[in-house]
Amino acid sequence: MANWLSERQKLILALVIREYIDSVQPVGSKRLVDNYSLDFSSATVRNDMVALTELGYLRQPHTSAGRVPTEVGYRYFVRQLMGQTELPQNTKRTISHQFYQAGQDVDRWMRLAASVLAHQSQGASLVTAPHTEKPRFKHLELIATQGRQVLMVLVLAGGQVRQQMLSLAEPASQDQLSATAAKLSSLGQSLDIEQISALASQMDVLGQDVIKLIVDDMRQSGDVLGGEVYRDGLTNVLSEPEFAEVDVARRALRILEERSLLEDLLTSTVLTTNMDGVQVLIGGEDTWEELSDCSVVLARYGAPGYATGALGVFGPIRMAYGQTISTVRFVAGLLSDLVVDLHAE
Amino acid sequence: MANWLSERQKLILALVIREYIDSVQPVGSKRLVDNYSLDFSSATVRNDMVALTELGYLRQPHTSAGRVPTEVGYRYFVRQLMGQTELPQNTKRTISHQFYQAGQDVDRWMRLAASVLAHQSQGASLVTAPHTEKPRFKHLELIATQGRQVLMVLVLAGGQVRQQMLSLAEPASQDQLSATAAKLSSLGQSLDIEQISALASQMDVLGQDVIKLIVDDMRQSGDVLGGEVYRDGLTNVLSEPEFAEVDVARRALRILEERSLLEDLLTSTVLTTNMDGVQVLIGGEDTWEELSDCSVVLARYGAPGYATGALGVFGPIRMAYGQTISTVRFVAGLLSDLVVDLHAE
DNA sequence: GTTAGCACTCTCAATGCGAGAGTGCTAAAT
DNA sequence: ATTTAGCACTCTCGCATTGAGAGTGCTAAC
Repeated sequence: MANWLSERQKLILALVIREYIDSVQPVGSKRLVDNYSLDFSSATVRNDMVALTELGYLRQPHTSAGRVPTEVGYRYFVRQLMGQTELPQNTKRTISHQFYQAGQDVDRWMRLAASVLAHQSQGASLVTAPHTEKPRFKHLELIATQGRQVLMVLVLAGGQVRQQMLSLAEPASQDQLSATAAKLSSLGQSLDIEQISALASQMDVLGQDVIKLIVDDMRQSGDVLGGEVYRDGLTNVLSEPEFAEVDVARRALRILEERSLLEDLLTSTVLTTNMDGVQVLIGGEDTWEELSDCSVVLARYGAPGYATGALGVFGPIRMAYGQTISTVRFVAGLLSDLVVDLHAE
Repeated sequence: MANWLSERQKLILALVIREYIDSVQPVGSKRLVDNYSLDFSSATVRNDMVALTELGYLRQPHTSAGRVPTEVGYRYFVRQLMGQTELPQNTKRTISHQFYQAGQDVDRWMRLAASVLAHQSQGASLVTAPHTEKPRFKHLELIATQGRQVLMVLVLAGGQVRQQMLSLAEPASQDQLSATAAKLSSLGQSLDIEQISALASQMDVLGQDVIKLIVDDMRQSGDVLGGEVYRDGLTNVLSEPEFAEVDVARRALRILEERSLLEDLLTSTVLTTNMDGVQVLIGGEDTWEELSDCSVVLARYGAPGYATGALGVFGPIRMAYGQTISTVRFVAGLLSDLVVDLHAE
């Protein structure tokens, strides 16, 4: 029963949201009729507004102010009312071109993705580097620095590179190190974590130490946030009027700055989102109370089974969802292409 | 003549600054005398304040409000009045301990340094990864991924690792790649950029392509911001009352977010600061107008000739300089020790 | 079901006022 | 010659009052 809105009521809800997003002020019946030259009167609109308010889609800040969309209202709008929007062709071309110019450099792609998202959505953006879901060993290098310090460089299938310092109990020559690295490199070809661990029995003390580190590193690279997190547009959110109060702004920035919160958010949504779908979290959705005044548009990208990452935009609830969602979808697509290219050319 | 302050005037200036830092309110003569139980009267203080105001060290927001330190006043205070302060012993121990636990992992050290700085100073912190001033080649690895894509891993003296993708004109086998890498690794041992470039004549086409990339990478690693920039405590600055207005806050955050500004700041100060000295930029110092309401405490760390980096704290002009400066100095020392350890154990 | 009309409510900006804090000056005190 | 007490003056800040304006909800007519 709660879902039974007349067509006119849907229209009014949509218009209220649209108008509110533009003006950032409670919108009244008269203004709505005037601005959109509707062919029914303000009184009619008022009647429908009462209904929408009772159903929880709208809210009035005080008696005799205009209406403001509630979180529920936004959700209904985004999921039922708002059609699929597409980025204009030439915007797409411009963006693609920028990525094309970045060559094959993952770091640059990530930075660019963050920048494009922030710019297009006027919000703050987040992009995680692609991580292999089931990391597989590819290549190992051990390089003696001074003394007993050894630099370990580990390459995983898909081209992720991880490095770590290793302190030996006994000094070892570069030849010994190279031999061990070569042995592991050939034995370990495309093995996963368990299989690499199993190799330990065939190795000497040095080899066993190294394997321990390798396993550690591979574990880490499996985490969503194992790699770097790229951010951009933090200052954008400060421009939004809803973050004018410092406390609110601080809360928002903390979300973006603290890794633990991010981790929560990304892992849980990344899991529930099917590839290709863009997930829209509006006002925390009862689960994330830290996000009460904010919305997040998230998507995964990558090639499932090989490597995936996540990207998203953070902004006030009053967000241009159409524009943002289509940008996120488009950029996710581009990044997926990159990952696929990198893996199987 | 402008520099001739009586001892009492110096005292009053120092106290005004101290009181203002605590209370964030213009400080009046009466309050000063009461709070610090001075043995001269408020009228005397007023007379001196007039002098200090005429000399440009103090300022009154409006007639009949208390006095507020000017940028010039802060500078005089920091450079002439404030003695060297030291972190308490047990704070030092705590911090050292944290670093000790981070092992030899450069990434963790950087993160920790940023975190400690932000926490101790209640400001935003910035740390750049150590970069070799005159990068020297150490080791090269070429790893075939699919198709004509090749992953190049370059290790520089001092343990910096850089990676890049390389698109070949012709497909090449892993054996060919390994041979080239091995040849370059042995020929190039600890050569600098020019010397590496000179090797091109002895190599085949593949080798020459690779050398081009190596040179690029080595150049980049020589930049101050060649590596990652670690930030922390962004939200701290939002807590400061001077950033209560959104515009001001946005300007401040932009400084921290934009790489170009950072680059300017770091390169120019890094060059003018002698190692070991902590540089304090108060309110932009006529050069950086973006910083007009902010202060920056900067230092270099590292082993000159090998690798150096920069670190700093960003906050409002009204900053606890003593505490911040000593923290920056201390952390810089710790990071220098790390770099030295890493290089010459 | 829709609309016009109207009384009512609530916010917001402007205004005025009084208290309080702090100053600058002058004249007396040390 | 410096320091201090005293005092008139200035300026901000918080508070209450007021009026305009926008918007509502209801009722009665279309």
